[in-house]
Amino acid sequence: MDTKKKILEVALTLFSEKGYGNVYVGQIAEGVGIKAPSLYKHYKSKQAIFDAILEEMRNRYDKEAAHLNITGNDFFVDSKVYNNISEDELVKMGIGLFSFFLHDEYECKFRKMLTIEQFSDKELAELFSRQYFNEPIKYQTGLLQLLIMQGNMKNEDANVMALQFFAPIYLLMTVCDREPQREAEALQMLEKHIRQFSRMYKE
Amino acid sequence: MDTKKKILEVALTLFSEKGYGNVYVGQIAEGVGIKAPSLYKHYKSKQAIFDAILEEMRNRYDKEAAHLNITGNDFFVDSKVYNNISEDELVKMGIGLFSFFLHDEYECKFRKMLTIEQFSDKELAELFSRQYFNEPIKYQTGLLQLLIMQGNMKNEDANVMALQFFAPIYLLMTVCDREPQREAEALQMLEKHIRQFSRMYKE
DNA sequence: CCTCTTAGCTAATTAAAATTAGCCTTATTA
DNA sequence: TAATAAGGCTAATTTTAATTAGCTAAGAGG
Repeated sequence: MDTKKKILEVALTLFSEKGYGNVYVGQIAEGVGIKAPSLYKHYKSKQAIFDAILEEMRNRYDKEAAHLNITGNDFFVDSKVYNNISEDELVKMGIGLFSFFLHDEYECKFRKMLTIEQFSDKELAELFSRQYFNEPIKYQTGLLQLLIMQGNMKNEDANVMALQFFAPIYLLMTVCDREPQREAEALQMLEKHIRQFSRMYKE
Repeated sequence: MDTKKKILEVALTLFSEKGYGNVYVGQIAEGVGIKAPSLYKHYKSKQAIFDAILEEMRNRYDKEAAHLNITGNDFFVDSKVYNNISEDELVKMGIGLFSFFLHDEYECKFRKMLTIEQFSDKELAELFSRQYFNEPIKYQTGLLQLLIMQGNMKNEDANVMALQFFAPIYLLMTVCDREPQREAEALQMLEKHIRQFSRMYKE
């Protein structure tokens, strides 16, 4: 019973490291601790395993999007939190965001797999953009709009501010995805970025 | 003679769309207009084709890095250009940078292929980081330092400013790489970003 | 305790792709 | 002008990976 889940887990790990086309069912089986033919007791093909992973991604996304989370939309909950937020708090929040993106095991594998497969499937491309552009930008924009309305930030285009806040976080994350040893360096830059952002835009 | 080059060209195109593991030598041959076995008159294996592409990338990089170009280091040439640069000029430059990255055929395929293969090879990871992080940031940092020294920009950390200038360009580019129909939207945001950046940091 | 299902295995089988063999034409050149 | 090399082809061959067949042990439930 557990095997069925374990297969998805192992497969996602492998797909996120090498990409679908470079992973063999034998490797998945080995990771699970069974032989390749036994996989077929659980999924009817390699493609079906991939599809199940995607399906799981969509479910998870829908579930989490409904709740509060990084890409969520709870402007109102958060607005209280960020009302009169200090620079240090902003730093803590940015680093939290970054660290979650970078270290959450599922998030991380999911992102790497999408990175690899994004050009081969339109749906994956859209999923990627939604998760790492549309939603974060939408969310941050809402937040910044509130901060502006509350007089905490200069009255500039909140959408552009969101882009300027988020893009460096994203870029540093991609660096760490491919060169994990650069995390310390990235964190340093990240902190400087947020402090400078805060200083420049604070009213 | 020409065939040998054409093979690399076709292979790079295919690798950048599907990734090495999902491309078959027959497809490469078809693109070139010959049959698969004829490929072996030019390269001893599929892997050798991939390696030749990498080799070409390195050569090109070394050649271009020596000269002036996007990721180059000619602070001094450019400093004259940017001395007392207007906001409009900055916009034109940013959009030029973005458009080059996005539309230059070789640049574009190269980037997509690296995007797909970056996690499977340390060398590729480093190449990617160098090309799309280290070098642009280093270059922009130098430029901004000059602008600061010349009193055109506020005296903030130039390295962070470079990150804040470049990261949105990069992020928007990745969006267009996977969803080319969003280019107009991206260009709009890009222009707003640069104008706002310019306004915030200008002395 | 019998039987049926589940989930594993080994040993095929199939399918697909990479690569090799070996032939043919053209073009160069000694 | 004969020899040779380059570069193409078709027809194998090899390799590799996915999938199927069919056996078996374990355990659930009547």
